[in-house]
Amino acid sequence: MAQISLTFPDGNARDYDAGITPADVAAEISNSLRKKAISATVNGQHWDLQWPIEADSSIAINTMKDEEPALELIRHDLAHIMARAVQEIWPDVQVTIGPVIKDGWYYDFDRAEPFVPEDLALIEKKMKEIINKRDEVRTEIWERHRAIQYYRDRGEPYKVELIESIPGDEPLRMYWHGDWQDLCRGPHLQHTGQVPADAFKLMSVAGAYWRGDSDRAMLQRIYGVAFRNKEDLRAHLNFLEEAAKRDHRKLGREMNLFHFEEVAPGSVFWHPSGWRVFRNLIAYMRRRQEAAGYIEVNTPDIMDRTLWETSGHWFNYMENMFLAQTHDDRDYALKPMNCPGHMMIYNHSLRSYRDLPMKIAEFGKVHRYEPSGALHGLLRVRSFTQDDAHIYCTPEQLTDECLKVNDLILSIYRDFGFEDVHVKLSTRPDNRIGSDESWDLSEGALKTALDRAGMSYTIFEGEGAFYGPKLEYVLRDAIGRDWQCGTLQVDYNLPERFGSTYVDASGEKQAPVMLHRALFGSLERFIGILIENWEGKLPFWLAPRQVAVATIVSEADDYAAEVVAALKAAGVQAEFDLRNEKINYKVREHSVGKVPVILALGAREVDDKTVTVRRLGENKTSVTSLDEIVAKLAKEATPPDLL
RNA sequence: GCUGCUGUAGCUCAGUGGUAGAGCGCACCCUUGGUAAGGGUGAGGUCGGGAGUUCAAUCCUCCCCAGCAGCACCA
Repeated sequence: MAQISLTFPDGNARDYDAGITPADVAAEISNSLRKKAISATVNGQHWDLQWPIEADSSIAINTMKDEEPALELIRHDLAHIMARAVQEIWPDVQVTIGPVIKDGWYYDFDRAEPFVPEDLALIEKKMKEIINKRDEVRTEIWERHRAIQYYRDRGEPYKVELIESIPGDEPLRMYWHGDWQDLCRGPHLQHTGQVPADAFKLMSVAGAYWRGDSDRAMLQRIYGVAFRNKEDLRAHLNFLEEAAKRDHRKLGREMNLFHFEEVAPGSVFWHPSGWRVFRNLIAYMRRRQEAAGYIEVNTPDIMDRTLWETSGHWFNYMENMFLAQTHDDRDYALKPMNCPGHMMIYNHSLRSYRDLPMKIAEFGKVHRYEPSGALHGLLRVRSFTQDDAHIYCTPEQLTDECLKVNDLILSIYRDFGFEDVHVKLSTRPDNRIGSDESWDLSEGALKTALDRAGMSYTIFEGEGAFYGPKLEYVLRDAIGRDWQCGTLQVDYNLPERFGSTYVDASGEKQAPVMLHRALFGSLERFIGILIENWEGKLPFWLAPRQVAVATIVSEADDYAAEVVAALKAAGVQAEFDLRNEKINYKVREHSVGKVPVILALGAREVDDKTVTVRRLGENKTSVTSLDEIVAKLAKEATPPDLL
């Protein structure tokens, strides 16, 4: 028998018969390792203990201490165990696929009856029984026709389709958890008892399309989460609770920022406090853009069909557009994007190369008819305000301008406390306009700019806008969630469609290149993200209500007016609370409202011309003079770009 | 848009085939109280909209609208 050499993590190598399995290797090392082993890593590849090794390799035996393989196996085996449990309870259910995802797994089933939440407990119980049985996991390689026949006989058409769609002719791997069989790449654990029975939980059931295709059947998906031990599971459930506490829809109500109405689904009614945050953001961005050489304009919300035909939206974006009816016979549309309006401004004058780059900005409100199921608080709405700008430049200036936008975005995110930013580059989609050459140039410019800025990025093939490729800036919030905000897109097409030109140094007309960019993206969404990131406790300079001056006794009313006036004169949002309520009550109410500073005034403060300061989230107070606190809060109220 | 669930007072939610309840909030009264809910009284509801079944519908059925979770889509 041929010999092969296996090299262990410590560098030692040993010879074995070819075809030896990691299970045998582990058993030879020690009996306890044989029992503890969950899988192997062979030449960097995750390897089932049952799979033979035929050539010289590096090998490491994995146990539950090895986090990555352990979680992968636990979750993957649970997917199979759940599918088995479901079929044991309801034999008529058809199984489809069940992959591992972040924090857990899901499995998609086809069943006439919908699963109800109470079913989850039933399934969980059955799963625990299967785990306790410590059923052996085994694997075989089958010829494809045998596998197809097997699933045909069992009445599992989804599996048949799955196998038929696997390219090539290579045989397929089958796995058994006890008697229950599934088509699977593996690897898996040794037996079901290796899955920690107390570290998983079925979370929810929801619809999902077969193969992610909205034209195909709707299946029922059951989600589960799983970890190596129950402490990790508990930590994860705590994280979910923490995230729910930050829900901007709940905080928006508690802080009285905005609301929605049935008559305008997906459109925000901003209350005074919410609108103040909105105004703070616009004021900030306006200063930053003016400093960066942008000029601000404003363009119409409703424009004629012919404009949208020229821009391509009428044919490429119709599904998402609101049309406006009038008594005349013209077709109008509400703008879903600001670019065509800016084209009209650019084209209104003859432009010189000396005017370029020309940066036209607008806080434009756009309307998009989003699918009803997509709407989600402020994060996904049907009308929203973009901090939009279009940069017209020469092809030579393109990369430099991309870099400048990149720098500006990162600098602005830092001002809002977002340091962890990564970039997605989306390339040409199937549904697109423009030549392949112009797409080559656009995609190249974005890549070059990213490389020169030293940014790491992920490429998403075919996900660009119909007129050009795009960069999307994704920032990570305080509890590790990712949010997409800013975007930067290169566009050779719109200038061409609108016949835009500039006169070059030799008097010839040339076509400019255009950049679309938005840094907050949508003001609405950005505010939603800020609320969730800060759990409503916005930085002082952004907070809509900055100081509540609360009296303890009515003798302090006049002094409270004086304090509020002094704060307002210093540019601080102060309000008084003279109500006939106890200070406990006032503190509670303003804390729930996320007011960052409460100044309490009683007889002592009136006499001494002081205030007692209580900061949101702290339960200790401090006494300072009125002058001192006014100066201090005035400084805190200053936006970061003005410090 | 698709699957499932939900819609009762401003908010959070009970409840019933015979036209409704709690807590909070709101108004008024008492209370002037030192850092997360002081006490009392009272006013609020076409029970999401429309049709049907029924002697009778907030409750049962159907259609629509909106919201929630996931999918699909996306800033």
